[in-house]
Amino acid sequence: MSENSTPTNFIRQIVNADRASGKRDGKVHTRFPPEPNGYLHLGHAKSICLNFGIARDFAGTCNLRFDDTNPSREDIEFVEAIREDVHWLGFEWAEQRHASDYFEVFYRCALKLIAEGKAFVCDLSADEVRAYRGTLTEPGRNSPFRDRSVAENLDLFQRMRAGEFADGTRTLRAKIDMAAGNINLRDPAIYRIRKQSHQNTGDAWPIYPMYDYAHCISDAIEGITHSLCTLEFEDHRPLYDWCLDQIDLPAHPELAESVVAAGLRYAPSRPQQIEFARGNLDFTVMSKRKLLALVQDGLVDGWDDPRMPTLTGSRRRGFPPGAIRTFWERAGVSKQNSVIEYGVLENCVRDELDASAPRRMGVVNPLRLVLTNLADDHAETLDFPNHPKDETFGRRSVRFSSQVWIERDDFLEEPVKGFHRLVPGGEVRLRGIGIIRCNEVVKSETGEVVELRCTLDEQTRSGSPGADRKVKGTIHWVDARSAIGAEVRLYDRLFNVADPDDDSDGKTYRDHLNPDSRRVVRAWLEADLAEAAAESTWQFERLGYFVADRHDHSTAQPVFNRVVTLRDTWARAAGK
RNA sequence: UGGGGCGUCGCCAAGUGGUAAGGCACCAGGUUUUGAUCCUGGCAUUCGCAGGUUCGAAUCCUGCCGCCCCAGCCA
Repeated sequence: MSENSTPTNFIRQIVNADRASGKRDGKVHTRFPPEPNGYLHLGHAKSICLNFGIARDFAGTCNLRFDDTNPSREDIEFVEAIREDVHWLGFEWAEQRHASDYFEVFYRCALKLIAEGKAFVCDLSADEVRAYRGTLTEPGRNSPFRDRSVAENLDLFQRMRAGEFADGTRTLRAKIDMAAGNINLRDPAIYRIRKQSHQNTGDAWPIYPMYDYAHCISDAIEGITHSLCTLEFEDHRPLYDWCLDQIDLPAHPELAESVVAAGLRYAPSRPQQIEFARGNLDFTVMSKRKLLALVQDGLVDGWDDPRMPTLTGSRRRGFPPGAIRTFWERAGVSKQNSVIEYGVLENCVRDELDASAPRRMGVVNPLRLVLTNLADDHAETLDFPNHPKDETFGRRSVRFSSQVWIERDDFLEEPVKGFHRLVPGGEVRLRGIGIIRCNEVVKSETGEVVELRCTLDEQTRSGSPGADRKVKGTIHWVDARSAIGAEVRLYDRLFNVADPDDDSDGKTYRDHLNPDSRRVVRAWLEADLAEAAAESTWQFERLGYFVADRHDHSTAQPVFNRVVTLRDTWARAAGK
């Protein structure tokens, strides 16, 4: 991390070179093109950060484009969710577009291809097309309809558009090369008949364009200069280029009249597709199919379950959007398939929250502790800083009395080596109070420790000269008389194996769900936390970062989610 | 004898013929009223393997090996 924290990667190098050479007038326009058929997840965030980040850093713009060319699997409900997620991540698009805004352009371009003998209407069924396509090692055969006349193709295609034919009976195919080693070039379908109403265009179209055909034209229409996508589209690039070269949108303004008429800015480009590796995280599944199954089968509590890798889940979990941006910046961009350690994400979250979260104390697994040398009714109000390193966070009043709750884990009747906390007869510092000694361990009839009776060494009270007396440990606490009860959800990773997608041993991701990924407990917290704003994040000292649940938290019923624990070298050393 | 990619430290990732950046993790110290944070130091004689070219190679050439993607009228 030198002075220059701006990341460098092969895509930025290409963009830099293009600007230096004056290619496309040095302009940089990117786009994030989600299909509105599901919720955005951490993997999408990589693409969002990349596309918006490059536009921002090279004085360009980035569009949000909904790739809605398949009405049978898309839904308007996802559009708003995607918009919200992108905004939450911290990005603002120059323009919002839909591929469906360009349906008329796609149609005219198809007519042009047909007129030039570069596309034909094929009557083969899906099964027949598959049979004619050949295999990975054998070339395909020409469709018997490949040599139809231009006039016949034009007539047929116009009738397809008019809705004269049934679903699946015909397709419009690009005429390229059935013997190509690249299967995408074996006369790929560019239009199919699908009499289904579309979320934006209603029943205006009985035919819909295929991705390869629509995506490149959409990019050109929007003046996109660098079209960034993932590795699996690498062998689609020849088709991307083929379509663009045959159509040559910039030279044929008449093809885009509908876009101009609709009042959309139109400055066509000849974009360049560049592929990068998608981002994977260990201990998580990222495929839409599996995420959907987790939700539908009730394995999690919805798309925004705090354990889900969706952006809405990350948000509810309390991950700051800036941490997700930092995470993808640290991960980098390359063409190597890779899996990033989940810990990297957690550390980005910790880094950001350490600086931004005010401190409070809370006890999640309470044990009563009585200070026997204070009067029963002893009560005082102390003044604590809200942040140990940043006084702009201000200070707060903290109530203290002769009875407090401490963490059960901070007491061990039979101490183990290296344990710095409270033990019978031992001393420990009560954070912000002073040093206490444990004189008596009260147990229930079943032998459970129910109360600790201690004495506070008044000489060591915070602020007094004796306060600097050294003692091995410091523990947090909450005043038992003024604490509020709250529901605290302790989240942990959803899967307990690094690669839940690996089913080579016969087990599936479902067999690797972490049974302890969500533990709900009753906790005692400093009273003012009841007033915490929804989504506000706090550090509960020595425990971790917690966020007031976006939906369930209220003053009357406080609910906090654990975002992530603090780094805990003791737990690690103790083998927890 | 199908096509397209990729192989640099545990995980990411720079490097584009001149003698292996950086981050995360990890280890060792220091500070600390959070076993947190913070600070300091350590951490690839070596770049999938084998040859070759060169004064000099992770970078060029040849041959192997390994991994990923592609046969939707999905995106």
